[in-house]
Amino acid sequence: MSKAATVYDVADRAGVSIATVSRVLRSPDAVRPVTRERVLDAVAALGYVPSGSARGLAERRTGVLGLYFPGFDAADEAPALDALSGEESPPFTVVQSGADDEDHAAMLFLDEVLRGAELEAWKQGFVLMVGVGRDDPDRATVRDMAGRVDGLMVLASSVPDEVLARLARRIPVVVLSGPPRGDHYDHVTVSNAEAMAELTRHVLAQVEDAPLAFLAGPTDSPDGAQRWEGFADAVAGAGRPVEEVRVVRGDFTRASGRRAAEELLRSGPPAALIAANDQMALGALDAFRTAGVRVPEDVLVTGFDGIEAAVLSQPPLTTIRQPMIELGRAAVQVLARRLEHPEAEPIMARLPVRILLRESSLRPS
Amino acid sequence: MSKAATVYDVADRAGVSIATVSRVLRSPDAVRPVTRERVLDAVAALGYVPSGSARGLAERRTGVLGLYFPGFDAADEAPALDALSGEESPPFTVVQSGADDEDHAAMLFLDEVLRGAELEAWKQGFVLMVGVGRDDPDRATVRDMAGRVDGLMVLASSVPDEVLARLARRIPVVVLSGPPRGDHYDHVTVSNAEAMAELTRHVLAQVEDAPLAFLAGPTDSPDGAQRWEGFADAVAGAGRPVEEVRVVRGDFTRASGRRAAEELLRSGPPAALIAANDQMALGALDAFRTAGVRVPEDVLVTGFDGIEAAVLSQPPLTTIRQPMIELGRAAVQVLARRLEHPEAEPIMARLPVRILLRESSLRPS
DNA sequence: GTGAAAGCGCTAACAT
DNA sequence: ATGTTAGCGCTTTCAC
Repeated sequence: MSKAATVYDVADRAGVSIATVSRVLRSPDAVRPVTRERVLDAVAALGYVPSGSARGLAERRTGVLGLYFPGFDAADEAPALDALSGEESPPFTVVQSGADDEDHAAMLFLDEVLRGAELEAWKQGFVLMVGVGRDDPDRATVRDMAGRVDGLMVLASSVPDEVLARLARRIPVVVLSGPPRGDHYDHVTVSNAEAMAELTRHVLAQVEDAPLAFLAGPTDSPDGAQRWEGFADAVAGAGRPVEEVRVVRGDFTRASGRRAAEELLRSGPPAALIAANDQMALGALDAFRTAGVRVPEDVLVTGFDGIEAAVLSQPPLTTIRQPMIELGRAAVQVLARRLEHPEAEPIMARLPVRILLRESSLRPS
Repeated sequence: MSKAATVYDVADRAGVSIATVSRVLRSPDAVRPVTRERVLDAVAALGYVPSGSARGLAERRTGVLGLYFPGFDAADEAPALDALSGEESPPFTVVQSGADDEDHAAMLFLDEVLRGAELEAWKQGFVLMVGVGRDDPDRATVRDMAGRVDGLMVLASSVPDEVLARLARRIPVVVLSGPPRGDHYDHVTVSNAEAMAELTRHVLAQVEDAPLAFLAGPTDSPDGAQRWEGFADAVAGAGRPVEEVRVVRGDFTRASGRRAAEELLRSGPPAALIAANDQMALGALDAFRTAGVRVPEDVLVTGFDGIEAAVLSQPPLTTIRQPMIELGRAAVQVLARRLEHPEAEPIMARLPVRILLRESSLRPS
């Protein structure tokens, strides 16, 4: 790290001009083989690595795509670790079978999207810049990123409209997931409402006219709203008045689902309970089990998200799974396309989801 | 995206010099409130976002940390997806319970390290740049990254020594995982050998003098070598000649573990089989089950890595789990420290691992 | 408190 | 085929 060699150093050492050095690196064929060799030797000898900043400035593009998240769910739980504190810690600890720190970090929404994005970015010859912006009232992080990348992918609802609009004046922005966001940005999302409608129809076909309940999410969640809409559409489409559906509300947590289900039970169980997410559905499953209400014999239950715990529950939970890896990939594709055609119409990609029919929604015949 | 405003545009509009604009953004207090407001108004009106390239060039630092991996294991399996192909695809597909595309993407080594790194980078005020370099003979990707970041984290064995040395001349490099790599770079790794030794002692205590077998990895794997060493140390330490251990070799795959175990069985099962990774251990479990050899009654089996499948196997597999999230975090910490003290001694952090004792290595008493 | 001007390291015309 | 030179957009002395 003596002092980072520059084009000038290389040029000097090779006895050529800086333009030639640049050429050797960018279009090697435009330079005579002997010269080229001399330059490459100098490059190697000096350990020259071009400055991305300088290159980016001159070229007016960076080759970097940004992916911005509102924040890690798991972040706050992380232990305060200090790897540099010294040698005092033992090289290992022994954990007995069954201890609960055997747990594996669950693959979060974010991890999967990131993986998809990284994969596709690699294919398209971009590098990915990842930013997380918790506790960031003035959105400094995302603005900072916006200055460094050729295009930005932003997870829906992580950035207020005004900020988004501002960033979009500098670089292409694609919004990931969530409901449409005006039609100024490219948007990659999933068919949540449609899938919820289909799932609802699947349930309706089994319960016919028996009473229905919906376990809703917080009122301010756009996702929750979309899911309700899909549900309501299907109900109305089946010729049933939406008003007669019993709606209980939770906050997407398992505990809230349990409470909501208990409330439901006080006036007798419905024939089916459609929940706005898996966590709440699992909570409801808990409550039903405690109350001696059988699923799926007495009541059908469905969730939404396709989290891992939903496969392992008793009974396994029917749910809808978003294609998160594909979401990340698609976002990069959209961005790459936009960079090539800046003036094209806004793109609106809608990815199919998978409805996973499992025991919790299949009434035994 | 009309044309990305610059400092000049802002300065013009606010009726000040570009120096003042810069000041407002960097040290707001150094400028009179009225002036500051005028500038901020202009910034807002123009949607000005500073260019990271220009800033990085002038400042000689980028605020970005790089994380480089050799490649995604899962990458090649990914379907060729084209999100832009149009509306033809249905909004959802229905999957019956038990179909095997219910599967969840497993959390890979990489995903966890990435998560830890991202978390810590955020804490330290850095943004993370992620690069993957499959099929990259001339290591263009990593060099490219090196030019854009203030410091680089490189997964062991993903980059040849010469390239590493070259990058290290430009920016601080920290090597992640794997065996020590000379003492020129900072290095964050885990106590694999020690943990393997301890695990071996745990097994030895149960089998006493009965015959032992080791299921080794490919000869060229540094990780495999470290694990063998830890094992051999413990065996020698127990006063048993290492030569009498039966060594069979696999390539870290489940199938190779199965074959190796079958080979072992031809000359009678050992009292314990220590495998160099989980996959092979699981393969061995398969083979033993097929042959009617009971685990742990007849033979004890252990793995290494702590992959998820190891908890779910029958019986659950004793293994050693690396703290991957912490690895990522520690790497960032080391890098941050290095950036502050460029001349400090190389740092060598060794993270503790967790030995997960499960049924496969616990002889019923 | 503010402005003028000199870089930061590179690319890309334009000359030769 | 190679060199000269003018930016790219920003930060930072150094004057005023």
